[in-house]
Amino acid sequence: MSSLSKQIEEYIKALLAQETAGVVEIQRNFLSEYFNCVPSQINYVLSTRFTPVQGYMVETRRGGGGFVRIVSLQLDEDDDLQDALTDAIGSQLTQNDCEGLTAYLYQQGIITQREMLLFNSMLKDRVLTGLEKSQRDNIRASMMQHMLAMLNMMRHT
Amino acid sequence: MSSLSKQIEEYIKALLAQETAGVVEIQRNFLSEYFNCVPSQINYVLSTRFTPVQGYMVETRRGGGGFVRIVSLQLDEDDDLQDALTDAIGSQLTQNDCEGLTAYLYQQGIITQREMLLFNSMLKDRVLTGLEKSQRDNIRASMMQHMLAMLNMMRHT
DNA sequence: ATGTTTTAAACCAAATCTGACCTTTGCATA
DNA sequence: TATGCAAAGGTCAGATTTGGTTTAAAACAT
Repeated sequence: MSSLSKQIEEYIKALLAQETAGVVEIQRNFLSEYFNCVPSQINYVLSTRFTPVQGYMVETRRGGGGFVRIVSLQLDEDDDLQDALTDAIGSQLTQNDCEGLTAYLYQQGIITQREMLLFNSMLKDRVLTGLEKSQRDNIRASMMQHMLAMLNMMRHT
Repeated sequence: MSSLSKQIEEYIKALLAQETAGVVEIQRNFLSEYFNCVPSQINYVLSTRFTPVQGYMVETRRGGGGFVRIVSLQLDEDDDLQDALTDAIGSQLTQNDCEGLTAYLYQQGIITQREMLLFNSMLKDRVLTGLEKSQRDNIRASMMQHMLAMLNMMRHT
């Protein structure tokens, strides 16, 4: 029994997959009517699943002709991963964001699917036992930052 | 005369046996109602009988559409991965021992060199910031156990 | 008798969903 | 031109729906 948020997420990602440019423009009210939910539900989905650390940017415009624009961010071959991602990661990384980040890295061809699954298996809340939430989010951020530094090094040598 | 925990264990294992994929998704509340017990009883069973060392992985999600997912790893006796999972890792793993373990896994062809380097970069003491030594060694052990469980699962699928 | 496993209960945390109220923008028209 | 209305979208707090953790007592085994 997939949740409404999950369905909306899938729907938007399907739209993005159709667009070669990696940009989708849509109306919030269209989505909320399509899924028969309150408009703020859409904001919830955008803010939990389409953040920079997960490889997305969201721009909006109010008023007549308003829209929600979702952009899938692309990483270049020669981009410095740390420059591109350290800010987005910050000093705290929740399990949810972390899984979004690994999915992004996989989708961008930076890590393999296997690596994504292995990282995810190590970084779950359930695995980081006996720690406060803020400690967990802290070391997740730290681990991903250092992992990216190592990836970067391997790319440039 | 068989204990409640035992019954719940058998029930879950029967569900798993029905699934060719070796994956079962179910709600904790469904189980606790079915067995007419408190919900935490389910957690007790999961944490005592469905651990990575015992050949299972458990994933959960809270909130609407939440679930408990139990994955059977189908371990074969007598292989290196299995040995590493059950013997080499205790409940504590120092940075040094951890690097020894990743080197061993690499030698045995279980992980790639790149994976070894990435894991090592994430699991250093200085990366696991703000924790007591025993906490660090603890979650390192937990992370490696879960990582190996995932490796094992991927091997069989 | 003692130690271990099991069970229950009270309390905690995370993810989702809703609704009331607010802000911005474009356009029509006084 | 000023201004008011309609048409977007935004924010936030609280309710709802799951699952998690801790602790103490009960049951069981040695």
